[in-house]
Amino acid sequence: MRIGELADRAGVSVRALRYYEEQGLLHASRSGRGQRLYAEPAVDRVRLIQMLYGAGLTSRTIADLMPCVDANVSTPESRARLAFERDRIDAQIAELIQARDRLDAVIEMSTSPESGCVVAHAE
Amino acid sequence: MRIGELADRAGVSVRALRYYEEQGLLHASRSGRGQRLYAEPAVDRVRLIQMLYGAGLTSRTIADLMPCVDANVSTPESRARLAFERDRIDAQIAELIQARDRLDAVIEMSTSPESGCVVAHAE
DNA sequence: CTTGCCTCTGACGTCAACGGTAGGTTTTAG
DNA sequence: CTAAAACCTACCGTTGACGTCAGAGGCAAG
Repeated sequence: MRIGELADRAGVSVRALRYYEEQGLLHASRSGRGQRLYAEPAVDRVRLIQMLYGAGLTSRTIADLMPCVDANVSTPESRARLAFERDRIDAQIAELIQARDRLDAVIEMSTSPESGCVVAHAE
Repeated sequence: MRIGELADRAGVSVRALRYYEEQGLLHASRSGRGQRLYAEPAVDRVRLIQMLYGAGLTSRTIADLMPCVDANVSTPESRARLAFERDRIDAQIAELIQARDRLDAVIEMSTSPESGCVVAHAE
């Protein structure tokens, strides 16, 4: 399939796909006249890339991890990198839960005027 | 205290504090000759700001929510805004959990050799 | 009083993940 | 065959949260 169809099916822009290629995240074969051609698995690959971006990984980090995902090539370094990023995501989840609880406390306070205004200076 | 001490105690840069003031997130009184002066609660306030930035809120959003946190002012709009941001954070947590599970699956694959995974050796 | 660190106000630089445009080629529909 | 739609490369623009630098003034110590 060509780039427009992949963009539609994966739910990203054409521009984003060319950017992914530029960053070394997504390879494309070329037609005789230079147009990018993708196979089926590219759809899932783009969705994975999007998921990792959503988790806060950078292009560089994703590029580092892709060989491991791709070929199941596993070095001690790549496994460590994967584990490191997983832990980073865990930490980020913990931070988000803390922030959410903090917001919940503010909401609680703002809906029950009886409780004192402790939240503003808590922690 | 002056800006340098607050920066140290809250763990942010002096530049960041001036930026927070510019965005209306953090007020400072001024000494006779124009230097910013902060009271104790500013330390916690900066940490709260950092937490909300970490949760993906923008300066504009934080600025909108601050009156609610500060003065316990509660309007239907502010409560709706708080709830909206809380829900956004919940959704973000769900996405992160999904991404983490996906990474875990990759890790699982790369560490179990019988699943057709090629283990590379360091060169 | 002067040395040296701290602070001030602009104002430009950065970085990431694209968006948008220009100017030209290729593919497809009628 | 032709016109529209899709594609190409190359490059500048955007946004947010600061970093960094310049040039000038403030403050405790020796």
